[in-house]
Amino acid sequence: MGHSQADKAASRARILAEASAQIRKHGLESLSVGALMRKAGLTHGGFYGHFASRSDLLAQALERALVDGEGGARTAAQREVRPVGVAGFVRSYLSRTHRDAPETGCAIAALVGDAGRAEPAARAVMAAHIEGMIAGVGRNLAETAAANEADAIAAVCTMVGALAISRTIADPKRSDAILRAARDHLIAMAEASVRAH
Amino acid sequence: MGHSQADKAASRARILAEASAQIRKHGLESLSVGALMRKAGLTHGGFYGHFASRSDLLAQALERALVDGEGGARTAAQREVRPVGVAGFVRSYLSRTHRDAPETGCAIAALVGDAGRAEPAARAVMAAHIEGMIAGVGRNLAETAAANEADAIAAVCTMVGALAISRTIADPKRSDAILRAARDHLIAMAEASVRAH
DNA sequence: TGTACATCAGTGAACGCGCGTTCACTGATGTAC
DNA sequence: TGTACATCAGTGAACGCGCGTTCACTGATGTAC
Repeated sequence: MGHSQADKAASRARILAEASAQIRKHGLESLSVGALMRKAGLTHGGFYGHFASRSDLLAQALERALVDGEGGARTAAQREVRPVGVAGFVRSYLSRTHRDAPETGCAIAALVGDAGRAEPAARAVMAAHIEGMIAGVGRNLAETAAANEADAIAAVCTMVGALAISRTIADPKRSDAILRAARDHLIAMAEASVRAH
Repeated sequence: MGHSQADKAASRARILAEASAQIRKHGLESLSVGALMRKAGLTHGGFYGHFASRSDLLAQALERALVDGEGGARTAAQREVRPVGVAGFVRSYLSRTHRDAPETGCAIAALVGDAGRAEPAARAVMAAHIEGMIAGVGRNLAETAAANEADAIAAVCTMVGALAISRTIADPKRSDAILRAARDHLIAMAEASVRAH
C-alpha cells in the first residue's frame, strides 16, 4: 500500500495479472471490480485511479491474458523439452498440463466464446491474436512442410476446439483421449505435408 | 395469461424456448429471471411455479439448447438441399447461415467455454451431447469411409473450433475464409479415408 | 541539506440499481356433489 | 346439468444482497526553495 509512482505501477501490474488469470479461469463476465481489488490487496475505491471503468479494464485484461497465454503452453509445460516444430507446439498445446491450467494457458481457447459475444473492441483484440496464432502455426508448418495458410487455419481450429472440448469432459481418461486424437491428427497432417514436399 | 394446465405447459415451453435462444446468443450467465419472464410475456413472480431456482433453469435450458441445436445446422440452412454424408453435414455446419444465427444453431459451439466453467451438472449435460456429436459424425464417416473414432473426434474439434473462431472475427471476408479452410480440410480428410477404404 | 507544501495513491462510506427469491393475493379452472 | 368450492397459474410488492461508481478524506511522496 505504498504511495510512490513505482508502487502505483506495481499495483496496476498486480491488478492486471489477477484479472488476466481470473478471466481465463472463470470467463470475461466473472470479473468484478471489488473481488479483483481484494485479490490485488487493495480496496475497491482505488480501482478508478487505474482504469476508467470495468469495461476499460475488461479490454485491457483480455489483451493481457492473450499476451500472457501466447505460447502459454510453454509456460504450462515448462518441464517439457523446448518444443521444436509444429509437432512440439501441438504436443504442449494439447497437453494435460495446459488443459488443467486455463488460468495460465492460451486465452484464445479459454475465451473465444466470450469474446464472440463481447463488444467490438474486445472482439477485435481477440481476432488480432487469433490471426497471430494462425500466422505462427503457418510459419511453423512452412519450416518443414509444403503447407499453405488454409492448413494453418484448420490446425488452429482443431487445437482451440480440442482444448475447449477436453475441458468440459470431466472424465480424465476420456478427456485425455480427446487431446490425443486431436494431437495425433495434427501431427499426421503435418507429416503428410512433409511427404508431399 | 390463462390459468389452465395446458396454459401452464405452454408457458413453460415458451420460457425454455426463450432461455435456449438467449444462452446460445449471449452465454449461460446472461440468463436473468426477470428478463426471461418478460420475454415469455409473464411476470417474474411466476417463475418459481416452473423452476426451483435460476440454477435449475440453467441446467434445463442448456439441455434444451443442445437438443434444439442438434442438427441445428439443418434448421439454420433450411434452404440448402438435405445434407448427405459427412460432406453435407460439414457444409451446413460450417455455413455462414449457421455462423450468423447462434441462437438457433449448435449449442456445443456456442457454449463449450461456458459449460467448461459451469457446475458439474451443466458440464455433464454438455459432455453427453459432445459424445453424441462425435458418435453421429463417426457413424456418418463410417458409411462412406474407413474412419475410426479418432477421426470423428478430430473432425468435431475442428468444426466446433472453426465455428467459434469465425464468430469472433468481425471482417466477413476473413470469417468466411476461416469457415472455408476448415470445411475444405474436413472434406479432404473424409475423401482421403474413402480412398484408403 | 533541510523545510514547506502540492500532489496523488489508496481508503472506506455512500449512491442507485438490478439481481434472485419470497409471499400474500387474485381470479380462472376444473372437480365433487 | 348446475352449483359450490378447492386448486393453482400468474401477479406485483417487498426482501437482502452485491454490483459499478463517486467522493471526501488521509497521509506518504517528491519537488521547489
